[in-house]
Amino acid sequence: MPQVASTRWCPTPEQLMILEEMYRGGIRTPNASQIQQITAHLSFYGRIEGKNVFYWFQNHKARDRQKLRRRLIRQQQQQQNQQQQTQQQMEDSAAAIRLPNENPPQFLHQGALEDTTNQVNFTCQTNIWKKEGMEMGNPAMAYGQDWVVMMDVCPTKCCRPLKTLELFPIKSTGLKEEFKSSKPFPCSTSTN
Amino acid sequence: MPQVASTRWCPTPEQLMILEEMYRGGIRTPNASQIQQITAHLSFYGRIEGKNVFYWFQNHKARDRQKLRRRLIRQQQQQQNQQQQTQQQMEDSAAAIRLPNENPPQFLHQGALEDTTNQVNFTCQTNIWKKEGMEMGNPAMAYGQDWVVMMDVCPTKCCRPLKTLELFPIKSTGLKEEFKSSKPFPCSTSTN
DNA sequence: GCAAATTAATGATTTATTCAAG
DNA sequence: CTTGAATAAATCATTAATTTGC
Repeated sequence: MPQVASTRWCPTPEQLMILEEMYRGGIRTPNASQIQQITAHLSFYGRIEGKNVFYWFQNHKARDRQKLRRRLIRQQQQQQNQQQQTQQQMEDSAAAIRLPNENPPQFLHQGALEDTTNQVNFTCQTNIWKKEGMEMGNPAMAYGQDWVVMMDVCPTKCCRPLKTLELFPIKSTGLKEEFKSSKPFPCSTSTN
Repeated sequence: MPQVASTRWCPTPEQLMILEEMYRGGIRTPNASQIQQITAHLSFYGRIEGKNVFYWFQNHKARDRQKLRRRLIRQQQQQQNQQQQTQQQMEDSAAAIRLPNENPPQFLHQGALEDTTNQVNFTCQTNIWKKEGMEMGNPAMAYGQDWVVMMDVCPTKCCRPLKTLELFPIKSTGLKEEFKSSKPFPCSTSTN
């Protein structure tokens, strides 16, 4: 079967990996010469043209932003919800009878959430959420019960919730680590 | 409406970011105490339970593996294909100055010879039949077709010293990533 | 198990917006 | 104020992944 020339570029896994690595490395809108070089390199792994590289970065960047925006929106909605009925969602295990009259949660630290996407503010709310997908299929809650057990059995160590072990710099011991970016994106999007 | 509390955990952007960072950092199957810590930290940003953390890592790991597997499969298939046309691709990429596989059949005759202006023959033939009413008469053309021009013209000017620039460790050098100074398409189209 | 039907992902185009020069 | 370059947003279109009925 003579491979039916696909109408559109279909990146090989290596190409994809390299592109993603570059993206993580900070590349967002490569200029012409960069595109040329990237294309040259990637062509080693399969057919590719400059426009493919260009489009890939365009799309990837755009969809990254989109994802962020969605998250923000969802967050806002969530906070709304939470302000209204935080307790509702509280635990079910014990003391199920508690009147929901506590104060709203105070984890509204969203001020800290740097709104680096400050160009997001205008009218692009048109129909980003036209697709309300995200159902994600069946959760297959295999062993939802084990939680108690697990968290409970382990206590040899965790029963001591006391120390604020450094959590964020956490890393698994020796696994290969890729880039370390202190910020989501070392190069913020153009602040216009 | 009544803002029904979602039955399932819906991570906030911060939570997601932190989890992803941890995952990138190598965490795959946190143990109970790790989960506890992570949960404690993340609960700062919104409601979350230990099982959410657990499931998240489970799922993320699984989907990562799945993605890899698929890429590998596709890669194998593609490599088969490639072996048949490797040469072809090499040449293509080397030439690098090649019209994209456009098939610009008919309207070449139109200005083939007389067009001594610096106009480039845009072949905006994409889907003429789709939107007839629009401005097909005056294709204002974005740069969708400029690829040839761009890749062709630039080298004369923006070609940097041609050592084999190493491309893979590429990172956006500290410079703002936007390269606003050097425009992506710095070269005029007057190559004819 | 399987292929048709459906859905999600993403490559490719087109349209709208921004910003700087003139 | 207009125009053109550059880019972001929106959209179209095709491929892949999943679901579904057999």
